[in-house]
Formats: sequence, C-alpha cells, structure tokens
Amino acid sequence: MKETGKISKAVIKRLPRYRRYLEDLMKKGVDRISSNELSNLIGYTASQIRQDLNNFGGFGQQGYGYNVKALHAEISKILGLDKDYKMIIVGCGNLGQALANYTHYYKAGFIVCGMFDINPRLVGLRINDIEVMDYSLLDEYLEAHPIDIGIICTNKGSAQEVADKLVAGKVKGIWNFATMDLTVGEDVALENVHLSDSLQSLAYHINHRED
Amino acid sequence: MKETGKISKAVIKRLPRYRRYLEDLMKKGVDRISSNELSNLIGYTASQIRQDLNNFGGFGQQGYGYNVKALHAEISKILGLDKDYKMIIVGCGNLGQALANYTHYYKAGFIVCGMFDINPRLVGLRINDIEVMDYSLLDEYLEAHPIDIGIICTNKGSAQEVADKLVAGKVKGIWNFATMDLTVGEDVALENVHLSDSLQSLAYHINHRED
DNA sequence: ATGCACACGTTAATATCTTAACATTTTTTT
DNA sequence: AAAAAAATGTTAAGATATTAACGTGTGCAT
Repeated sequence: MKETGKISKAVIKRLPRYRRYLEDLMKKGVDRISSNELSNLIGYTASQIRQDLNNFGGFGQQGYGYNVKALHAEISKILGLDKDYKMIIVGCGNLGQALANYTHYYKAGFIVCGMFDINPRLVGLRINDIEVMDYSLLDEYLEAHPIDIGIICTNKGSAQEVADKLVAGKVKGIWNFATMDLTVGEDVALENVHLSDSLQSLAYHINHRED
Repeated sequence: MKETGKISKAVIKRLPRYRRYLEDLMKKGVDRISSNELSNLIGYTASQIRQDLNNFGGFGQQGYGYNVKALHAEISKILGLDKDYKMIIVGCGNLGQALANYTHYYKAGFIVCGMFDINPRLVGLRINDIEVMDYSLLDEYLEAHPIDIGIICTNKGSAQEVADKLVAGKVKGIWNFATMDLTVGEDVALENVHLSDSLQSLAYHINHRED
C-alpha cells in the first residue's frame, strides 16, 4: 500500500460507500469492474473514484479495471475492518438498546461488551445478552477491560462527563449520539451522529426543493 | 431576508449547529454575541460564521454583534422549524421504535403520525401512543393523510420499495436509515443516516490517530 | 461632542476538492 | 502478430469552500 500522507475526510467518508457497492457486486458474482462502471452504480465520477483509490495505492490494472474481491479487501483493510472492536454503550434508553441490537446483527467485528445506565430500572436488564450495569461501575470496568469504542447515548447534560470517563478509561474512539459537541483529546477519535441536526437539514431541503 | 441564491450543502449542515449554541446562550440569558465569541464556542472561524450567516441576510450590526434571540429565530425560520412536519415510520424494529420516542421527546414540530411494519407481531402494538399498522395499508394511508416526511427503518432489501411507495404517496422528504442509497425523484428531499458507514469511518480514524 | 475601539458585511486571497485530460499499459480483436 | 480499444494512474485545470483583509457603521468612553 502507498505511503498514506494526509487523506482528506471527504475521501474517508466515501470509502464505506465504495465498500458497500463492492460487497453487492461480490454477491452477484462480478469479478472485475472499471471506474466507469462503478461511477454509473455509485454516482461519483469515474475520475473521483480513481483519484480516491489512488490515495492508498494502485489497486487497479490498466486495460482491465479493478478486481472486485481484492478491492473490497483493500478498502476493508484501510478502514480497519480486518480487526475487532470492543465497544460499550453508555445510556440504555431506546436508542442505546437499538444500537445494542443493531451492531450485533449488522456488523461483525464491532462487539458490544457492556452497557451502562444510571436508571435503576434498566440496571440488571439483559439486552441482546448483554447485561446493563450501573453507571457508577463504569470507571472500574474500563480499568479492568480494555475497550476500543465508547458509544454515548445519554442526554446532552451527561454526555461530556461520560466522554471524560471514557477518555480516562483509554477508549480509542467515541461514537456520540448525544445532541452536543464533545471535547476529547487529540488522540481519541470522535464520530458524531447528530440525528436532530440531520432532521433539521431535511426540513431545510423540504422547503427548498425547487432550488 | 436576502434572496437565497444557491446555498451550499456545507452551509446548511452547519446551521443546526449554530442554532444549538444559540439556544444554549438564550438559556443562559445572553443577549448579544459577536462572531468572534461564537467562533470560540463553536470552533468555526469567525470569518466563516459571518460568511455563512450573510448568505441569508445581514442579521448582525456593526460594532454590536448579533442579537442571540433574533438570530436563533432567523436560523429556525431558514431551516423551516417554524412549521410542523407530519411523519410516518416504516419499519418498527428497535431503531424505528427508538425514533418514535426520540422525535417525540426532543423535537416539537416533528410529529410521528403513524408507524408501519410487515411483521404481524408488531402490528397492533402501540409505541409512544402510535399504533403500528400493517405495511399493506401504507398506500391507502398516504392517500388519506398528507405526510411530509417518511422515515425508513427497514432492512436494505425493502428500502427502495418503501421509498417508491412514499414518493408515490407524495411525501416531501425521506429520512433514510437503511444501509442503502435510495433513488428518489428530484422533488423529494432525501437525508441519509448511514450508521454503518459512520461506524466504519470511526474505525478508520481510530487506526490513524497520529496523522 | 468627539474619538476610539468594536465588529459586521464584503471583497480578495488562499486552500481544498472535484473534474477533465492524457500518456501508458494491458487486453481484445482481426 | 499487429492494431485498436479499454482503462488505469497521474498531472493539469477548474470549481468550491475557507480564511484573511479591509472599509464602514455603531456604540461606548472620555
């Protein structure tokens, strides 16, 4: 693989999408594909596809195109999907519970190891075979179990405190669903899913459809 | 308000974030704020903030700054949050159910009017006071009830079919949670929440934290 | 009342991202 | 076997987006 200099975030955001289409193609038994054909499927220009992929190395072959299976494997590796990730969920309301199931079903490699909540009614519950533990046990749990990803599904009032605990507990990344921007150290990856923002964007576009 | 030419999507994505911070400021009783102070809070450059806001009109005043309450109201209006949106949810698994509650609690103005599922075990259930109807009734429901937003929480195999029904039923926008890119007409707004893509991005960033 | 500092709106410059063009290599066809 | 077609990697051009610079109007202090 080519020396990865500084890859822009826009490129990274596109990689999972490439991967999805390649997966579909694999399932259909397609062996090879050109940037032009991919362009027709995905909707990015062929030029952009070649440009994107070339950030990481020359995966294709002139006159031939790309080997679907090999490219899928390369992208998976770039994204780090050849590894496993241990995750915990903090905040076990509807969304937290949904994610506990979601990740279980859809994403091998992302393993929910524990769940935490402050609500006594939820503590002790088993969701998708994972026990909900009391929030006060979070610190010591993190000390005893190395965790890669912390998922925050609390209300916004608690989110930063939870993030601080996760960072102190040496998680490598945080997946944040709280309606709030978190401050974490440089060495912790942060991915926000602001559902509320997303819905508001949708509202805007609904009102400006003729533009 | 200024004539809205063609506003870039990046700007729109930032508006809800501005709005959130302004809401916090309102709650704290702050009356006025400068682009510099906002910059320190939000993390965008002051220049970008002025640039963004100026796309829609001159909301500030030289030597003074912006009136927090007025700016909040303006942004709300731009986003279309001065209106109500009737929504239905198709696919009532964990995620669909979570959203039924989520939107209820957190977003006045976004009203879940109906829920649909193909699973007989879910049909008839009441979630957050909304009855889950059989999926086969979707078409006639949409004919009888004008709906603004359709939320797709099905698996990817059904997502395009559902989208087609929603479009035929004259929804104005689709909020898509299925792991799939949908094709809809030009006159329908589409907002994707690809959780799986998001998690994969996070994985990438976890593995490239020193860059 | 006058001057100074503040801070917007706007124009200009810079940086980034996307698209197009092309030279080269491989495959396919005649 | 030779020529034509296909399709990459890469360089160049064009388009967007971000940041900086600046002129001007407003408020506050002396």
